[in-house]
Amino acid sequence: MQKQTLLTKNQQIIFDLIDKSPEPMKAYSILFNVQKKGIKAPLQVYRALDKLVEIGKIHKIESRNAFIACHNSSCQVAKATAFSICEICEKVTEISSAGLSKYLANFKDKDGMKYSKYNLEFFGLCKKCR
Amino acid sequence: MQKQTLLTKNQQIIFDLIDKSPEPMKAYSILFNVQKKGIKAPLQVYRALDKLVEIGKIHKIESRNAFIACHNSSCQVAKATAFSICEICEKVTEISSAGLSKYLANFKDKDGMKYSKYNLEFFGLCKKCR
DNA sequence: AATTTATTGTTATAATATAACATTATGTAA
DNA sequence: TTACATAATGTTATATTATAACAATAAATT
Repeated sequence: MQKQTLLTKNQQIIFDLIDKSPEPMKAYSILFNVQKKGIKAPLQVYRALDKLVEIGKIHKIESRNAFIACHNSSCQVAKATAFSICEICEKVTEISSAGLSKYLANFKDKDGMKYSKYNLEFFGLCKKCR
Repeated sequence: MQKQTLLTKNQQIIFDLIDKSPEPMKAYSILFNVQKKGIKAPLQVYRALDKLVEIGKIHKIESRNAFIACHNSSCQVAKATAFSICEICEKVTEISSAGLSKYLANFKDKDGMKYSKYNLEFFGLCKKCR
């Protein structure tokens, strides 16, 4: 079996929903929204989410237990993600900054260790909420 | 009432436990460990954890739903945290790098927005696991 | 066609976290 | 020092997030 490029039915349904959403979606909210399409159980949602995260089509916002579609072609490979999160309206924006990703990918810890995989969440107030 | 500097009984019990632990601790593992000291309910644990996070004595490792004691005096104010996480043994190390924190505190997104609050988690293999 | 691998469906349950309410302790101010 | 306000605690119940285990189906590989 060659590496999956097309999404399966459940993955496609769930990706479409997340991709259309203006805000991060939580697993059980996703479940509620896809029940009419025949996806009835939490596990069906979590399995699709796991796969979509793995192939880089969506990202998990760890501090919110929620998922957003990737809008940055380079993360498909990198698993190196950065977001800004508004602490009032909870708006989440994926940050695509060559400078930032370069800095973080080249960062060395005290042992001289580098990390190609990371997740960064910035917190503050968005334009509207300031 | 002046700003709390000393920990309350429950906070102290739970902080001591986390501080002694060589690895991040999860809430229900904490609960199990402090039941002999009279802390019987999840909520008692979560309340102490919330407060300890708020005052910067511990940090939550978001990707693991676990808590570690702070070993970096500057985060008490900053809420600007960075960790490395070993994907095999799950060892977590808090990163204290003046360069990194300066870079992130000065980072500006596309709207020119700066963030004093952030959480960064690096993933890779620790020395032992490589 | 046989084999392997990925995906799906389903039920049950585990793990993580908060709501709501009553009580007790502690700090502040009249 | 009594009243008031605020913070912390105790308790029961419940909400939310996530996975285990097993059976069945579908798709790619040989």
